[in-house]
Amino acid sequence: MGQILTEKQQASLGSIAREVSLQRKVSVYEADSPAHSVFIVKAGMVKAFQDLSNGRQRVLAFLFPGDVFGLAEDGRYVNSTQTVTPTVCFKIPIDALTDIFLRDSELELQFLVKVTHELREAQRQQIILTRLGARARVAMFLRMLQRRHGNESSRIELAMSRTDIARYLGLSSESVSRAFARLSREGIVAFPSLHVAEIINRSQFDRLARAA
Amino acid sequence: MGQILTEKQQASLGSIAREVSLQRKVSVYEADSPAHSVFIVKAGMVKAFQDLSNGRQRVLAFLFPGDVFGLAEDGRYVNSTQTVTPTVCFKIPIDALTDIFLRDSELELQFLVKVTHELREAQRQQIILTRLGARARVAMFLRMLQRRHGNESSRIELAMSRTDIARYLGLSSESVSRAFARLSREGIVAFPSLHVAEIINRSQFDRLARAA
DNA sequence: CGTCTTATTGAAATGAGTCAACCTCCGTGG
DNA sequence: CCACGGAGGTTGACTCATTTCAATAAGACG
Repeated sequence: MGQILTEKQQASLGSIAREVSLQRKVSVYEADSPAHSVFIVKAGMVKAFQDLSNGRQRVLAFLFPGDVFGLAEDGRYVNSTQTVTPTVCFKIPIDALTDIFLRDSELELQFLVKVTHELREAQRQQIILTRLGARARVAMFLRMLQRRHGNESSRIELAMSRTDIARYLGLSSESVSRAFARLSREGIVAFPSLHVAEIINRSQFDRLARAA
Repeated sequence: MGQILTEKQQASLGSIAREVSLQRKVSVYEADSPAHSVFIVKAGMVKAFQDLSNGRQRVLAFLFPGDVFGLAEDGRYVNSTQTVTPTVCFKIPIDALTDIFLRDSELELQFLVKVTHELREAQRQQIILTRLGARARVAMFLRMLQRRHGNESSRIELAMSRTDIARYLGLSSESVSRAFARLSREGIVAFPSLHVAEIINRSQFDRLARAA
C-alpha cells in the first residue's frame, strides 16, 4: 500500500524503529487488534487482507519494500497482514511516530502524500475490479508487479500464490488459471515456471493492460 | 472521498478559503490539469470520476458536505470532478494549505486521518464491487447514502442519476434498474419517485446490506 | 406541448462461478 | 536418494447472473 520513503526519512525514523525479521506465511497483525505500531517493509513481501463473513478472503494489497502499513483507525487495525515471503520490516511505535510528526511537519507531509498515493492505488484497483475481463485484470496485475519491481524487464517474479492473486483480483482461482493459460496460448505472456512470467508480445500486452 | 472536518478546523481554514458556488453538472476540475487548490464541500454534492479509454466512465466517489477533495499527486489532479447538484465549495490554495500545515501539525494530522479513512472506504468499496450480486450492491449503496445523510430515517434522497449509480457500483445501468425493480417487487424498498427511496422492510434490507 | 435525455423492460449471448477430477510441485520421512 | 503425501494448480462440463442489444416508457426542459 504505498510509495517508498526517501532514505533521509527512513534514517529519521531509524532512531525509533525496530527491525523485525519474519518467516513466510506469518501473521504481522490481526484485524481489530489494538494498533501499537506502524510498519515499513524493508525486504520481502506482505499481503493485507480481510476475512469475509462467508469464510472467503479478500486481498486488499500486496506490500513491497518501502511500503508503509498498519496505519490504524480508532486505535485498531482495520485489516490483517501476513508475510508472503520471508520479510524484514521496520516496526515503529505509533506514539513515537506522532511525537515525531509534531516536530517534523515535513515527514508528516510525506506520510500524507504516501497515504494519498495509496488511495489512488485503491481507486485504480476499483477500476480493475469491474468492467474488465479476467485476462485484462491479470494483465494489469502483471503490469503492476512489473512497475513495483522497478525494472522494465519483461521478466516478472510472482512471489504470491495463484489463489492470492485471485483473491486480489476478485476472481476465482480457476478463472485466474484460465486467464494465465489463455495469455500463454495467445503468445502474449509465457510462464517458464509457476512463479515467473515473461512478456512475449509487448504491444498486445500493453493494449490489454492499458485499459484504465 | 472522506470524513467531515470539525468546525474548529473549518474555521481555521476559513481565513484562506474562498467560497465558490457552482451549478449542477459543472466541472470542478479535470484530471491531469495542474492542481492549484483543495476543495471542501459546503453544500450540495460532487462526483469524482475517471474517463476510461473505452469511452466509459468510472465514478470513484460521491462527495458530500464536509468532504475534502482535490488532494493531488505530483502537482496534478488524478481524477475529474463534477457537481451533481448545485454546490457550494470552499476552495483552498494548496500553497496556503501546506503553509498552515507547517504551523498547525494537529490540523495536518486531521488530514492524514481523513485520507486514511478515505482509503478504508475505498477498500470497503473494493469488497462491495466483487463477489456481491447486483441487488446487494444497490442495498449497500442505499445504506451508504443513508449513513452519509446522517438521519436514520427510512427515506433516502437519490440526487444522482441511475447511470451514475451504475458507474459507481460497477454495473450496467440496466442491472441497476432491475435491482431497483426487484427490491421494489420484493417489498424491501419503495421508490415513490425517481430520486427518493424508502426502506419498507428494514430487517430484510439490513440482511442484504450487511454482507460486507 | 414537443423534443431530448434518462430510465425501464424484454430476449439473447457471454463470461465467470461452481463442482469435480486430475495433475504438479514441494517438503517430508523412510 | 527416492517414495510418499498433501497443498496448490489446472482443466472440463455445466449453471447462472450480468451484459448487450433493442424497443418502449417516463422525466426533464425549453
